[in-house]
Amino acid sequence: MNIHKITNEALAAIFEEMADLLELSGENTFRVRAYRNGAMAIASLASPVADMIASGVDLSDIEGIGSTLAEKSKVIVETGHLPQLEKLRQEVPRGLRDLMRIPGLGAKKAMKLHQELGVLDLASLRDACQRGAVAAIKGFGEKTQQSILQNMDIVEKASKRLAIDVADALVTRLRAHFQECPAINQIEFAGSYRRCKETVGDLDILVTSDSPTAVMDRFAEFPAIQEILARGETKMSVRISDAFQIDMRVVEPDAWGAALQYFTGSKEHNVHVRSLAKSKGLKVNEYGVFDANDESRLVAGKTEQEVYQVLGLPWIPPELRENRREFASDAASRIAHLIRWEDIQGDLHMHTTATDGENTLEEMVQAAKDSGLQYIAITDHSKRVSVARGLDEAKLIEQWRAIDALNQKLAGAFHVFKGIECDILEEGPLDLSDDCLRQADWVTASIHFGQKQSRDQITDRIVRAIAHPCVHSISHPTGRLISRRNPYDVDMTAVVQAAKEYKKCLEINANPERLDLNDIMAANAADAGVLLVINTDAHSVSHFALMKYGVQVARRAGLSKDQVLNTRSLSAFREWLAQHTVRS
DNA sequence: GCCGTTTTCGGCCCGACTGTTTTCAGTCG
Repeated sequence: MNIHKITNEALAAIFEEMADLLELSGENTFRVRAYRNGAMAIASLASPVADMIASGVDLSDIEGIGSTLAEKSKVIVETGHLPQLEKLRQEVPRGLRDLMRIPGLGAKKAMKLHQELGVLDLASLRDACQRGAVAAIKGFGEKTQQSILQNMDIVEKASKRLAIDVADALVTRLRAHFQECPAINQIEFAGSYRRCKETVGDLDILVTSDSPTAVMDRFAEFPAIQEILARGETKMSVRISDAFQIDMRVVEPDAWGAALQYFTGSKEHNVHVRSLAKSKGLKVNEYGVFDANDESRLVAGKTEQEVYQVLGLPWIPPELRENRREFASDAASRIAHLIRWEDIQGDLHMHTTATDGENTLEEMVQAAKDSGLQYIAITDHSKRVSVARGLDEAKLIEQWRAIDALNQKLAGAFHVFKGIECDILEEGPLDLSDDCLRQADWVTASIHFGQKQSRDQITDRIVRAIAHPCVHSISHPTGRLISRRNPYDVDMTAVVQAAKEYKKCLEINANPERLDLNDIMAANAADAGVLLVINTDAHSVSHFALMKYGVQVARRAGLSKDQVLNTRSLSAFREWLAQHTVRS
């Protein structure tokens, strides 16, 4: 059997395209949804479908994948393409998919534009609008035509999602803006922001107020607003610079919990919640939980806790609401033990002015103490990373002497471990001698160069580093920079297996540009029994605050504090080091 | 196309808003 090394992302994209093309051709919406669900299910799998098929796993055991999609996946993996998709592509112009990305245009309207006007893509749609041809079609009008023309310009920018820290800054500005509005009783930011996704596509503001009009008037005064997209009795949508959308809903206090639950999502989580309610003779909407037989009877709605409770569920932290494992039988205990920011006791990856950091050793130590940590490891770059003025053996040992002296002064109240972020060279070996590495307290290894190498080469380099007796951990194991650089092509299953075998840690890098391992990979590693470590990779004293984003990833992965090394107390961490360090 | 402690057939989450309509379809989240 010939197995194509197709990635899960590519496979999911094929099913996503199938869904779009089926929807355009007017196919049953449930069938369309089944393809979208299938794409979602595959995108959130931990191991590559190609590998699963090769090892005989029955894909239809995966929720959302039935016999049909399992068979199609197999065909794609074995042949590299899908006949049904090729056929659909010939029937439906591919450019119509772009039309569906224009706000206000869906499959039905896109197909109508094609049938009535011969529109094939964005360019021919623009032409048709400028001729005034669109306004003349039944069901369309002057306003629709105008909005299409306006929104077309947004399509290119609209794919931009805000990084979580940028979204955080926007939320802070909005909170300050609404502070001036006495009409607001409660306010919360829901959606993917509340679920702590690594990027945020829009913001959802939820408010209770006796005067919705006053709240919306205040919202309309937010300086960054470029356009008010819609405004009704209880709902308002605006667009701010860079085509970013903010939605606001005003709800009754008695519906606060139900609304918060509803607008936090995810969509897939809510679909599950509602169908669960239905099976219990209840009906859930954003106004509350109701008796399905007597819809005037409100069963719950004031708090999220009671909404989940009447459905027989524990309160599910927003980070877990992705319809992955939050409904499983062990969910309650997983939720009870979910890691929290305050569980973090140490930070084992950071830089100083010795290489590319902005602050001195002493400044970093003071800031770490101020942020409540018990210990840190200083891990400057090794010599190969010359752009960051990486340290050679002599300079590193000089730094370690300084750390020894500093620890004397700290007198046990706080401890600085002598570490290094040792580069994994292009050819495979580590950048520093074993003699030198053996003198370190903590060695984390990472790739900076040769990121374009083949999957086998990259995987081999990382696995070799894991097997090296002096290495404790691998930092930013995929090398991705969110929205800027793809992860390198690495077989994460092999990396996880090696980490398990050699009892080494894998990092969740808390820098919001990196956040790797991501939630799915971290969950997979932890399931395999690999210990994770959450580090800020701080390059300045202000970066200790980034730890929160790393913890968010860990929470989305469903990790408990036991599964993260640096939740341990100083003495427990020392004990771990003693058991996992080779000195001779 | 998926799914199943009443089901292998017949369901599939639910409501707000807009633009185009005279009562609703399409889109969105």
